[in-house]
Amino acid sequence: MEQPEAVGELDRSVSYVLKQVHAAMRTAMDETLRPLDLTVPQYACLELLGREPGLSNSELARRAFVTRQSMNVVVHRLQESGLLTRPEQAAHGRARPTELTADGRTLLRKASVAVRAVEKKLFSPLSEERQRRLREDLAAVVAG
Amino acid sequence: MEQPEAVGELDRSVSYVLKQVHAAMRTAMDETLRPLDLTVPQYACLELLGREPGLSNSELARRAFVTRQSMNVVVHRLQESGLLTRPEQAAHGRARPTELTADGRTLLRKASVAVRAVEKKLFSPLSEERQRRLREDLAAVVAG
DNA sequence: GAGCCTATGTCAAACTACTGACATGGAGCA
DNA sequence: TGCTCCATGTCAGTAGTTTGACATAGGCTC
Repeated sequence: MEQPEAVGELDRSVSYVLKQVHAAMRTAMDETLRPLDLTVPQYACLELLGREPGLSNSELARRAFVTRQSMNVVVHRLQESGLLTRPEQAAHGRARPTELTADGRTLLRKASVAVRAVEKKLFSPLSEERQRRLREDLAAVVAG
Repeated sequence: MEQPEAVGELDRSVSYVLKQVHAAMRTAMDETLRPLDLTVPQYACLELLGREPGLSNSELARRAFVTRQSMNVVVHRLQESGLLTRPEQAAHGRARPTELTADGRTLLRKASVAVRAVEKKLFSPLSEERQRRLREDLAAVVAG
């Protein structure tokens, strides 16, 4: 059981290696964000709002790859913590544009720096050029 | 809200694109395996045992990137379905080597073909050469 | 305007996965 | 032998996520 990989050719499967990297990233981000009292979905929500203020709950959910129901919980908790605000009533349709508070922006800045560091460390085995290539290749898959 | 990506430079983050691909893969695999009455973790378990029979529950958990407790549930359900077997008592330590039954191997073959097709389709925007490169790059990240 | 469709927000229930905890079996060492 | 340490298996409790369902708001066509 202590042999490296035996005959299994799991390393030949892109999916498996991708899942492996994803798991490593998730774990690293979890540990980094815990001191800031943030979960990964919460951070994702803040990051999205930082980049594009006024997103609705459903839109946030789509971009964070979770259901609106899940994102709804995240948003409510962040709102209770005073990190973001939503108007009581929607101006136009039902969608209520969400925005960061000053506290939210401050925390996001800290979290963003920490996450960027994690990302940098995780992908450090790859040169800048290969990282760019990796990003492009993955983007091509998404586009397809 | 219908503009492509606005000023957000999310596409510049490897993590985000990686998560995006991972989500797409997960969804596609889910849909593909549902007709076979398999969840992704269940399939992962079968695939691992197909490649390396006799793995213990804890070992399966590690390789599928879940806790032993979670894998325990998966294994028990697959055992109830008659897809795999575990000895009642461990021969040596506490670890009980798990193996596929004939039914398990049959189902795995079907599932494996289906999953491979999904994978092939998902990564089809990339040439064979770029897929190999992508695999190598991701593997390098894992090794680090 | 009436009717239909879509999107959003929200509630409830089910499921999944995790954390924490404990007992057991074996290896290593004094 | 006796002790410690580690890994495995398992039970219980908790948290997060999803599925399913429903009401509402607006766009669309007729």
